[in-house]
Amino acid sequence: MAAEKSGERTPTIKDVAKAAGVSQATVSYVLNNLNKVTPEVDAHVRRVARELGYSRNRAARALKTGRNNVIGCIMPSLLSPVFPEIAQAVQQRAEEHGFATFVIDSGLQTATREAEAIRMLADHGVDGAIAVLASPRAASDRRALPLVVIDQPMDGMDSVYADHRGGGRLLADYAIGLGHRRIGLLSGLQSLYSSRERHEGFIEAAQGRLDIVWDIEVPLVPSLPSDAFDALGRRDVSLVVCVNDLIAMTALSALRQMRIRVPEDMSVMGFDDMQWSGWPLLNLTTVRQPLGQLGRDAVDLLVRRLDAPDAEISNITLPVSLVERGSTQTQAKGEESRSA
Amino acid sequence: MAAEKSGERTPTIKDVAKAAGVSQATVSYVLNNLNKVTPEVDAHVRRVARELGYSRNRAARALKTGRNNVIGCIMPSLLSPVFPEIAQAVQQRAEEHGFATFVIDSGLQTATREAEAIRMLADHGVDGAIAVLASPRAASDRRALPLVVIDQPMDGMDSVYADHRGGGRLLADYAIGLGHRRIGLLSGLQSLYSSRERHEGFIEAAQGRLDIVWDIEVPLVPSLPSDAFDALGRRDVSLVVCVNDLIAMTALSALRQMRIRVPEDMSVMGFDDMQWSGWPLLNLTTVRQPLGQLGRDAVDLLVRRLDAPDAEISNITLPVSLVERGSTQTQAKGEESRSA
DNA sequence: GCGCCTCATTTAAACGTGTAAATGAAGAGT
DNA sequence: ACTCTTCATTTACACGTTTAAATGAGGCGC
Repeated sequence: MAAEKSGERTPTIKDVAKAAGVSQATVSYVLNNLNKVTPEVDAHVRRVARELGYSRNRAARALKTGRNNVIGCIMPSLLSPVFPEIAQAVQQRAEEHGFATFVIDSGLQTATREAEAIRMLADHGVDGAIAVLASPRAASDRRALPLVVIDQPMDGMDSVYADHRGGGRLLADYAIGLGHRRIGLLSGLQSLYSSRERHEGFIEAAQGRLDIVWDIEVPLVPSLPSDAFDALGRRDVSLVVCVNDLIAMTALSALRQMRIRVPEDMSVMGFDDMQWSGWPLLNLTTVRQPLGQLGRDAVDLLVRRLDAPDAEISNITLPVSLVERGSTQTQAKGEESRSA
Repeated sequence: MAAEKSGERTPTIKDVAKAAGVSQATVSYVLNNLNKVTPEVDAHVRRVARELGYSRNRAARALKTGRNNVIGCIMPSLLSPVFPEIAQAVQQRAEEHGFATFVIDSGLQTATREAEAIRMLADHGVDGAIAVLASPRAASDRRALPLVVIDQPMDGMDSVYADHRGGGRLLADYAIGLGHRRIGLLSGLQSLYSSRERHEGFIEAAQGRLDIVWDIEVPLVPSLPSDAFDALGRRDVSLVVCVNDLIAMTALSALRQMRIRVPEDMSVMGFDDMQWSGWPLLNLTTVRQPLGQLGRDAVDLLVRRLDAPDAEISNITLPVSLVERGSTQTQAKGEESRSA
């Protein structure tokens, strides 16, 4: 009757110790796999712990060890399909390392929002984080939260990113191979490293071999600005190169709206190879960057840094490849579109 | 020289207390806004804390209070566009309440994976969670992790969901209003409450007024099974009703592949109104469920439950509405498609 | 002028865990 | 038979916080 300390509380290590007739320390040793106890005692303790439904108190554990076994994953948006693909890979790999993953949507408003996300993660005791950042300076704010940056290099920090520049070159080479000459470019914000690199790689390889009729900077929002729309409507190019698949998608949308057929009237290329790009509705020729690999390598790097805070900084560059699909076709000589 | 206890550690409440010349308790009172100290001391302590760059240790706090100010958000997938929309709303609302959000991708393999996610969240000390669950029994596993379920009612649990059945009726009514008669149905897994309800609502309202020529169950994976593909190719219906926008998207893809024009040759309707459905490329007529509202209401419910664990259980049903877009058109009498 | 109440502040005891150091029993070597 | 080593187990303290209870300094009424 006297409901003492055993009132339907969740059991602590002390309860397990008492029930098993050993000390708290022994239970702790068993549960941390430190191989300090006799096999029989080990088995016994485990059994008792299971019977009581014991599970370690994360907070106490974190308090003592300074480790929470949680990592953060900061993404500029969950609404674009690209980032969830990375986030999913991060989560899976992290779980393999025994870490849970805390996904945060930093909301693509640069700088302060990102710094806030990092601070918030740090406050909540994550051990480290993986981030796709729009503003480099956000990272420097928080002291000593181990961070691995995805999609761009950053001084003093581990990073993993695709060979954006090489991808840009691939796009140009492929366009040339198909016989195109007059090209339209929908590039992303030049303040973003990845957009800039892709753009420069393309320009570099196109040099003297492709006419870039127009080159329009498109913001991150998923709708085409009117000047881009107008440019597409002029039909003065045979191929539109988009700096990412999301933009390519809006371009395809716009073209469809204007009843310009793809690829018969105009070819379209993207960059990323997000999962939907392969669907028949889009069927987009694009440069594939290994999104999953990006996430997995980032986790491996982060875990390594947690184990060895003073290890040398690594920057991993991953190769990209061209994926041929139905949104492009060859352009016979002399068949070039002209401006009206 | 003698690097004592002040070696470049992150400062604790003790450091702040010493620097401010007060006790730990006073600092704690100040930082928890308990109004127990004089304004001067209050200001002084805050200033010192800011100067030292002090931030509370989450683990210790959680250990003492049993609260972490973190909630979980379990989604079956981050790759489908619907769930990120909900997750984003959850996160924003949670932040307004002072909670951080821990998004977890439970990976749509039913049951065990979901139970694991819940257990994991509990282990990591979240205060509660919001979940879209495929398997109802996952919820009952974990004892006493406050849970708000989205998308379906569940006994003994707070929940928020759209009026799926009413939405199904809306679809039927609209189809009838457009003059369609011969209908194809792409329904979702009948094991899911939402799919089932939408399906039943549609059938109910279609009764005697629409001919359901075929009715095919499509799994969650984003590709159309071959029987569905074949059915579309038979062209024996004038309208295809899909149980969600993702399926509608695959249907649009398939139709395009078969050069069946939408809406001229066949109309298509969806359900959800995910963000992309409005884009010109899809331009999908659909039933809108208020995804953001779903998330926000769920958070409000969860916070209320945390404050008052014994409050009465609420089940909130949100209204849906039809959004007319370009994937549907009227069907003149006698113009019905026939089976070959 | 003395006791009493008020209220800002401090003292000190938890919270549940990890782990260094202490304990002590058993076996080996002389 | 006695000491020394080994090693499984326990004791006991620390982690950084919250918070109930103790402290003590003024201010007030008698």
